[in-house]
Amino acid sequence: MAARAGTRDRLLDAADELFADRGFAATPVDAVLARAGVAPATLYAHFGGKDALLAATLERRLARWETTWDDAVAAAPDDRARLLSVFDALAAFRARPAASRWCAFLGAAADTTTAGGPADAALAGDTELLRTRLTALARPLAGDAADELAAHLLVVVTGCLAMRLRDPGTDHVARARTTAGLVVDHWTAGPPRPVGPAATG
Amino acid sequence: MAARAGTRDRLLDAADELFADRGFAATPVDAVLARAGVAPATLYAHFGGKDALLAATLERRLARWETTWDDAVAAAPDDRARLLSVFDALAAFRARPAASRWCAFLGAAADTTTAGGPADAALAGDTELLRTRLTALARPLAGDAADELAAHLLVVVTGCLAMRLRDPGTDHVARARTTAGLVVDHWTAGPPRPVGPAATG
DNA sequence: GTCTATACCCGGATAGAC
DNA sequence: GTCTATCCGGGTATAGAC
Repeated sequence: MAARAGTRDRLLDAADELFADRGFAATPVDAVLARAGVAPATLYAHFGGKDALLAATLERRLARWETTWDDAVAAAPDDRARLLSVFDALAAFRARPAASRWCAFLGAAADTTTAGGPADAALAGDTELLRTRLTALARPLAGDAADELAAHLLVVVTGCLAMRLRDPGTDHVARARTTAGLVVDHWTAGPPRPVGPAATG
Repeated sequence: MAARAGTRDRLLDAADELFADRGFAATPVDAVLARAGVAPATLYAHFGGKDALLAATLERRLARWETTWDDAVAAAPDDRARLLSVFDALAAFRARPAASRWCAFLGAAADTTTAGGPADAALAGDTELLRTRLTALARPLAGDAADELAAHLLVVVTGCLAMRLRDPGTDHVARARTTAGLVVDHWTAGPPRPVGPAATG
């Protein structure tokens, strides 16, 4: 919205793109500085350090992800489509310029060393958002089983994200959406029940 | 099998456990040396460096994972259970002493910086094993659609693994298995078809 | 083959001027 | 608020003796 991006925003942009693309640990601060065209001391004046910079980028990213998902929900015609619109949001979010290699939140948590760090908190926020909202959207379809349906969908969504590590080239959203549709229909059709035998005697 | 573990094996064990638990980048070579009770030069004499050590651990881990899966398949009573036995194998593999934080192959690829490194190769091997075997096991159930069914199951399996980052405490195998069962039954019941409307106009 | 000791580099963070 | 120059720790890898 500002006429031109300030120093802080340039740092945030640079860090967000590099961390999401190459990973947090693999990205030296120098690379962020070079991309932002900023001196080292300036970074440490605005943010406390590399960790705090990561926290700031993830916080902003989570807010943008939520907005993207908002739009997808609003565009969906019915309850079922609204619940599955998370995949539309996924596709839209990935189409943005600052696309991450797979998932910025999972990625940050994966290469963070210290438990309880900013990456863990950000991933917890992302997970909370997914769980809460999927549950709310599942309510009209599954009633009391909404949280269970949401939990199952979360596995599929997470799988869709992590598949990008296995197959960077191909798109997995459509496939994941098909599976998610099966899950939704199963929980919508009747009361939740186990599927088939528990397997392996 | 040896009367007592040699130096090389101790290094391999230590590296495997630490890399899988804390991640590759977050684990200093010193930590591996300390755990193995070995001097730095010895490590570089046996393996070329840290990268090669990672490659060796992942190679061994992949072989062990394959064996674990073999056993699970052998224990399954019918075609459907054999296809879903990958989840039994997952649970069994995770119950081992040297359990990884989430998935050693995905994790190594996630925090690797250079493309085409040993981590990428190992993850490619893991993915190939999963895809090939799931396809083969799906053949009796889905026929020509076996590869498509396997692709869908791979998303669920990968999601089950990545969920450990979101919820380190809880166990997601049972839930993922339920979803996988839905997918299998869908492809087994009839010819593959899209589920529900494509959504969002 | 394995050890001790050390070289070397890279990365995060800071001092102090403007 | 931003810059230049620099410090300092830690991490990978090696030299050379045993």
